[in-house]
Amino acid sequence: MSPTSSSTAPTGTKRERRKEARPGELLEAALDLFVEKGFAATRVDEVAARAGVSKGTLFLYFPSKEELFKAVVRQNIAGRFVEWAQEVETFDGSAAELLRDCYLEWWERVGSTKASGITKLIFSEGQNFPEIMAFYKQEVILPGQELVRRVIQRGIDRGEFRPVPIDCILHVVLAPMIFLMLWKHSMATCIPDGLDLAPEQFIDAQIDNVLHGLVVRSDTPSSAPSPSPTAARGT
Amino acid sequence: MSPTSSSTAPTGTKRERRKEARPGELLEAALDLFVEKGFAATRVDEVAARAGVSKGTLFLYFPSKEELFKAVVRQNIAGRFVEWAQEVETFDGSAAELLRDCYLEWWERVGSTKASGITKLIFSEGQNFPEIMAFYKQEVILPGQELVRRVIQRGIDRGEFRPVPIDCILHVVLAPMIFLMLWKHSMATCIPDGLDLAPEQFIDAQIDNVLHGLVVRSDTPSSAPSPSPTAARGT
Amino acid sequence: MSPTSSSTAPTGTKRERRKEARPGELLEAALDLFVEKGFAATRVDEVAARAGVSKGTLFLYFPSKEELFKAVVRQNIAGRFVEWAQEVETFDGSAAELLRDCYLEWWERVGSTKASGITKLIFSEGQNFPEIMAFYKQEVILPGQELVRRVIQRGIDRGEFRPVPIDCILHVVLAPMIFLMLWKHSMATCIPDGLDLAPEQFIDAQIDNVLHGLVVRSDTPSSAPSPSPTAARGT
Amino acid sequence: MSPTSSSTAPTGTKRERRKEARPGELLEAALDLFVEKGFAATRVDEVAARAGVSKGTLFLYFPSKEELFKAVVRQNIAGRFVEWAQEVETFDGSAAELLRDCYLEWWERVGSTKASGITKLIFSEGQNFPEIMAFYKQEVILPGQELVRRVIQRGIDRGEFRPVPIDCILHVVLAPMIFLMLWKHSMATCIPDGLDLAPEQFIDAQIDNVLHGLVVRSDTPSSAPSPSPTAARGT
DNA sequence: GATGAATGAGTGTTCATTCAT
DNA sequence: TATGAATGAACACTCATTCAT
Repeated sequence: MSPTSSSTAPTGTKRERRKEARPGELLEAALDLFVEKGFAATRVDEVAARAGVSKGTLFLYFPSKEELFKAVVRQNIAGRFVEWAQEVETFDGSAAELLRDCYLEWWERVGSTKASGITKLIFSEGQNFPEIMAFYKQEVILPGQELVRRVIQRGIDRGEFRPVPIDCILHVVLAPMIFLMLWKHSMATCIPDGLDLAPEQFIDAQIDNVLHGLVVRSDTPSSAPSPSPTAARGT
Repeated sequence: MSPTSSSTAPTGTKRERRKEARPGELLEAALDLFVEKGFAATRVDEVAARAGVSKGTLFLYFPSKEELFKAVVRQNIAGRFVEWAQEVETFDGSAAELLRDCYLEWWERVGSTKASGITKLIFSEGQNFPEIMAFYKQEVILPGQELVRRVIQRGIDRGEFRPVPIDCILHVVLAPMIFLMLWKHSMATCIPDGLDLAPEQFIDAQIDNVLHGLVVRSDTPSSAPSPSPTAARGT
Repeated sequence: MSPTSSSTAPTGTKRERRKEARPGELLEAALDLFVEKGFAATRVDEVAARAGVSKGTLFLYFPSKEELFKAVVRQNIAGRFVEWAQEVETFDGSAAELLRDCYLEWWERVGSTKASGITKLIFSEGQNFPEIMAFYKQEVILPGQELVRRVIQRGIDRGEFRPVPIDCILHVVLAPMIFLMLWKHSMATCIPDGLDLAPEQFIDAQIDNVLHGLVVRSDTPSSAPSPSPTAARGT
Repeated sequence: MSPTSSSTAPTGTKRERRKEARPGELLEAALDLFVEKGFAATRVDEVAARAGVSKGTLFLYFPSKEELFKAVVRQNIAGRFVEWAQEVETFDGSAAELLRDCYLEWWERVGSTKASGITKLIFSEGQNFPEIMAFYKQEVILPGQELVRRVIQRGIDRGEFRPVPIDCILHVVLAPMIFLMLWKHSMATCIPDGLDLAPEQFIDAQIDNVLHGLVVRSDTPSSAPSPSPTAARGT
């Protein structure tokens, strides 16, 4: 559609255009089904069918079910850390604002999307697929931890955060996000009552909690540092 | 056949006693394996073998693998909440101490035991068993929330906690515990590195976080309310 | 049927009796099909069907197609070297008679039976199944060479054979037998004309040839040593 | 499209010339691969790739993999027997020398070349292609036997060979050559040990064997007939 | 009741063959 | 003519479930 620089090459016939779209269509179908039914319970036939192709065609683009899954992870999570790292690097607000931003952006781009189902899947089935587990650790967990580590380190370096032992606080920071994803894709799918957890509020509460522990307090106890004094506990 | 020494027992011969014990042995074996490997990856042969019976015998007691799974979940969600509610009612320390106590007792009695595997099971495979999911909600989630609600309400009533909207804080309080169970039964089994989460420290950190947000502060910043000033954030 | 020593244990029900017969039936069906169609072209379903069981049952007794094949080789060839070695050890005629005996016995027990088809199969498909090739080399080729080596060594030790370098003559001795098996299972199956190779005559000719080269001649050229002076070239 | 320097050639442009060469290139590639891996294990993609065309193009020239196989065999069984028959006819040495010459020439022109792969192909896969088998018999086996028959007959007629029944000795003469081809293309590729068969020595040994049986002996045992008294059995 | 041999539908994956371009 | 994307029928192997004993 968008007339990019390739206007000189007319991009070819219907078939060719379909070919270029295939991986994307398959990836999308795979994401849907993996999230909906889990890795083991998802049949490659189904993925292919949902993408509108035959089973054989799927294996034309992805050499195995595991590789298909890895590609899904790459497209939806792992491949985006580079961009995120740059955003963190170029952020020019306070460390507290940055951390808050990370939480909210994460929720918008991952947590609230289908992609969050992948994490649930890893927690549920990762043990049975060691290679996938290793891949996920390498491509998602470690980069994610590294990203958070930098955010906190930045706060410490600038004197905005207390000099906490980072590795120790890492899980405290990440746990709520992970929990949210797990909750959303298990309990929440079966408990549509109002009793459920409201993600945005939960995140706000977590941000407050974490910043409470991290931010260097001025002498007056309840002063500025808490960026959104009314957000979490109130409302 | 051979009436061994146990013939004095009024329940009859060894075989008969074993017969009565069969379902329990099967459920225990199934629990272990479902927790360890998940529903799909657990083979009924294994369950039967671990219970010391043949595969055919298993199907004598449970009409299908699914029903076995349901039975496992049902049996292990005993109604311990009544007892716990009484303990909360009769506790005579401060609300902060009570909350801390709840966390620690919970870890000792549930989180660190095999029972936590049930939660993992529910989160991992519950999606495919709506009936189980509803059961779990009724028997575990609601009572658990009610218990926490009372603890917080008590703090508010006594002026020890700030008058937060309880439903909103509920998940913030419970999330870490659930997270801990899931982590323990998935990631932790695959990431033996030093990078791992130390449960006790994690709990301490969570307690601190929660109390920070809940406890009414006296004028002097670092006074009594924070129960373990060195535990969590300190090195 | 045959009332062996097991008459004390009635050998059980029909089902049990069938169970004991299963491996043998499967092995026989497998031998037939492997020889007839080759390893790759033989479908496990077919083997099972010919043995009168379902595909699943086959995998109850043999963990994979390759293992099934190995079992066939063991039963029909590899497992019989021990017996053959003993026969060689206890033979009390001349070395020439022993060698002749080996040829003839081999033809009767292997060469003329279905088992010889296995060798053809190995030559045809061995390259594509390295594990099978290695197995065959270890379990058949090496023991077979060892057996022949002993026969020749015995002749040399007793002064009946010339002191030839054994390894060098080994192939000359074995080649005709291998050739015969290959021929029988390829050309011969398609050329039923009278023009075909007559195995017994061919073997006689080979024996003569080999002995001509091996046997120590007395001074008179055409004396006793050649055990069947009329067999090969005559008739 | 671009008419390169070859436009002077009357056969047309480069493309056209390549077009005409296509079937040949495909057959050559197919020969290599069929010999190396067998019929079933050779994938048509590979054949096409090695011939430098796409898979679709292959099916433009050969309607199926089976037909490709047949074409490979047909093309490579050139009628060289006419030429050889003349050479035999015009040879003017002794019959023994002629026979020896035949062996050595055969090894040089066929046995040691790629052509021997055809025989391997026929023996390995011929069973499944009766039509090919008949073709091979007619075009190769019968002419080959005829050639050998003449050589022996010549020896008998001249009083150099004993009056053996020719048909009976035919296979004894041919077997080693066939065996050598099969061995070279199957075992030899998998048994790189020193234990392997040395073709030249093997041929020498065979020549000796055959001549031992055929040549009319003069009174002195170790006279001329045995052409290479040290080659085969000697160290 | 207890067994475990037998089953067969279902899985991921391959590859000769087709056909729109 | 040539392409290579797409197909779908196989295949080896698994495992919950059945049932004769």
